[in-house]
Amino acid sequence: MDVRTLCLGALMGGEATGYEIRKMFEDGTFSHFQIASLGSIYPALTKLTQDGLVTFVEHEQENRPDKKIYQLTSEGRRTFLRTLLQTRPAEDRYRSDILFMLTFAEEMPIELTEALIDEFAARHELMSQQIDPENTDKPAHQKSNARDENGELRPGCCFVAGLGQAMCNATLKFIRENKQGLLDELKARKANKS
Amino acid sequence: MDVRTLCLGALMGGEATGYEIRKMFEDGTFSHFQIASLGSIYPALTKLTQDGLVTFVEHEQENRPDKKIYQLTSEGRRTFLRTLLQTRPAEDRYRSDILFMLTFAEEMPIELTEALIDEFAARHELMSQQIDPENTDKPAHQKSNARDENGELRPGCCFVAGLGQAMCNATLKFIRENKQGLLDELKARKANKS
DNA sequence: CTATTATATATCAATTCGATATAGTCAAAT
DNA sequence: ATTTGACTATATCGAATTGATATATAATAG
Repeated sequence: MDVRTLCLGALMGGEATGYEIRKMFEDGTFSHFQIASLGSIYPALTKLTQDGLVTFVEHEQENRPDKKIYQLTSEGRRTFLRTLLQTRPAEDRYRSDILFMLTFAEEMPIELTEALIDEFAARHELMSQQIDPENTDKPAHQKSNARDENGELRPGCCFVAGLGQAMCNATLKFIRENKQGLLDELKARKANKS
Repeated sequence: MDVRTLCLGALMGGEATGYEIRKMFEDGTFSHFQIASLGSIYPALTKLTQDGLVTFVEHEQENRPDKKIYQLTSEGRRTFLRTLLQTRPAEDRYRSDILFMLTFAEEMPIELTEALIDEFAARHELMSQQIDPENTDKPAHQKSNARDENGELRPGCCFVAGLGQAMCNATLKFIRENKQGLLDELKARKANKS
């Protein structure tokens, strides 16, 4: 799925600026399973405008750069729905420098191994909070695609959020149960060698 | 982490061809948490050769294209270990078209929703098998970085593989427990609307 | 008998990332 | 008192990466 399609999907929940779309992928509804950078979102919105799939209204702001608030056209909405029906989803891909590095735990000082595991856990703890669509700690201004017009949580979003949280919890549980064992084994190996 | 570093890491487990390195990321040891395509691996190996971090021996083969078997130089080994100590790991990123699409479950036919969930489950089932470093179903020729010179499973790899499997299992469990509930709710909503 | 899969390298256009520029507000730490 | 860093907001661009394609052959499956 290219960034253009992702932008259309982001706008299915209502109007938004390019900056807000990025936030949906950075912190918001889509944060744990899709990514898109500003450097790809802005050109995508420009292209979509040219193709008539979105329109924007420029809002002048005092003492601030202008805001362009984008919105789907009916053509854009149709295109997105058609894409949903026709696209074969690409393979999932998970990319983690930390896990890659941990693979080489034997070659690093034990403190680094422990620090990497702790950071991995901390990131997942944070993610678990961000995922929760019912979490009210989040700043109120944040756009959420998780609710429909009536303010009800959309079932698809609920399911996906629940899945994300289950993955986070499994990760955290595994670390709680296996971190010390790994560190002990690494220590034993080091002692053996010398 | 750029592809050059990933290649150095892949070669820490011993010599390999570019094709074999890709397999480590596609099917093998690193498959569930890193990716690299051939289009990036070959140029990376060329660059690493120029920089003196790897060397290769060309093996002529009958009726087959020549093989270039790459190997770390001591300089390459040192560089990789230094990188391990110095690199701040980038944020993890998980990318899933299926989860993105499922977010819009309300907008699609229920059969598609179900098919997407089933495919998601099937992929994770497969992944779970691929991850297991003790799985002996795998073709014997496949390079595995998971074992050291003595044929013992390396603790870092074990930990990372276990974590991957825990994530897969959590995913599969969540689907078993929540798939029907989602489908039922979607059906109820559709009935309500019409 | 044909299609697909696997081994193996290589190239390249299109896409995407990541960093940077611009520009102003606001809060917090020095 | 002021500088540093974080947040809102758009835009651009070089560099990295993907994904597709080309080349060549063997083996396996349908």
